[in-house]
Amino acid sequence: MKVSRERVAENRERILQAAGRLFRERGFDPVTLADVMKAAGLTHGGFYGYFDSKEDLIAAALADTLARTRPNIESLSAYAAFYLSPEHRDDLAGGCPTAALAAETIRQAPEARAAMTSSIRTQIARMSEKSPEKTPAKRRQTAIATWSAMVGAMVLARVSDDRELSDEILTQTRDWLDDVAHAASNSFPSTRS
Amino acid sequence: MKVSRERVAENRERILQAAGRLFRERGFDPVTLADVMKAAGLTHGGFYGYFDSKEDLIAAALADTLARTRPNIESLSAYAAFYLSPEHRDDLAGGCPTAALAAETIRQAPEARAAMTSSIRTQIARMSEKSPEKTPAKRRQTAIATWSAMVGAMVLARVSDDRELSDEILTQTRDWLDDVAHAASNSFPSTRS
DNA sequence: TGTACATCAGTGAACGCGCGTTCACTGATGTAC
DNA sequence: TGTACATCAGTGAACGCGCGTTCACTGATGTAC
Repeated sequence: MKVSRERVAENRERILQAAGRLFRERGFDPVTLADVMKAAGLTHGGFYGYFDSKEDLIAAALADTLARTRPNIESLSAYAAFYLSPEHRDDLAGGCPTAALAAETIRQAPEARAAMTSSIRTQIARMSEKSPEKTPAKRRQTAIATWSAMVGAMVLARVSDDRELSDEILTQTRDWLDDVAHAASNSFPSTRS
Repeated sequence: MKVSRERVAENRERILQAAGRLFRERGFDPVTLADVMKAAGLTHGGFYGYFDSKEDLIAAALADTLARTRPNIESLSAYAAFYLSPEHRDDLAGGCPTAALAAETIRQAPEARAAMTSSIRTQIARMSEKSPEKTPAKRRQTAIATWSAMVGAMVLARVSDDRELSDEILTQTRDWLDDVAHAASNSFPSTRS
């Protein structure tokens, strides 16, 4: 049965969002097109009216999910506290697509990698703006290293099957980032760089 | 044809090492048992003489590869310089199994997650020993945060399809870790923690 | 030390399931008059 | 504004390939005497 034009646009959004959640939760390979279409309230046969292939969907859903994830960064410290929370760790499907999918995207098609690269660039720029450092170069460096530590800590905390270790990774990384930012503003001028 | 006992032990090692490399390079799902057995110089039918299932192989190969990867950590700074090199970034199959597989291991069987958790624990302990901080708690915190930053930076550098950005992530994270370690030893006593 | 035979590691064909993809069909939409 | 009809989004069955897994068979190993 044909469906109105608005409904088509709405269905496309539903497919992208369902795919975005399922991919983050289970990874690209184990999620089937039938899973995605069912989660979007459709049957699997209709898929090819929206996308050319599963590969095409992966790139589109990744770009969509990354674009939708626009963090509100008050300060690097506040952002890290939110990011490195147990709630975020436990919300794979709704959490940061970079922490959930960047590693798998390394082996995906060029379009998917391009979407991830573009998001990393944007994220570094966003975080640089909020860095307390004095020079643009230092702000950018802090943004890169802080983002690396946040993503790395989230991955390590999620894979750890021991709750205590997992919590420790989150809180210690968060506290360390705080301490380091604090120390930077109090230190003697460094002899390096 | 039957084969000598030494040959059996040798074949098991070959299968584990071939699997370890293939998994790091392509991820768990896309690697087939036939791929692994072929890389080990055998035919796929023989697989079940060595392992119960693909899931069993994943856990065994992960444990084997993690155990084999015993980094020689002279200092955290020297280790980070080696780890965050373009050579390591470009050597997926032979590089750090944590950077290559931790994110995917989140969705694997409990045995695989247990192997990864145990490796994280060992790695934190190893790095703590080399931390320049004065108290054990501070040394452990530095190890956790530094390891997070290293793993995160490697994942972000590998997924970036722009060579310049990828190199920048590596060098800036490395330099930042150096600066921070340096600043810590020069700073006024911090008012925090 | 040599011979006969039981064992069993490895082979390669086959099985069966699941998944990406295709397609004939349905019936609501939306356009032409 | 109403009617007739062409369009086309969605359905669900079917296809075909690939992969994990099984199995009958082979022939070298290694043990018993």
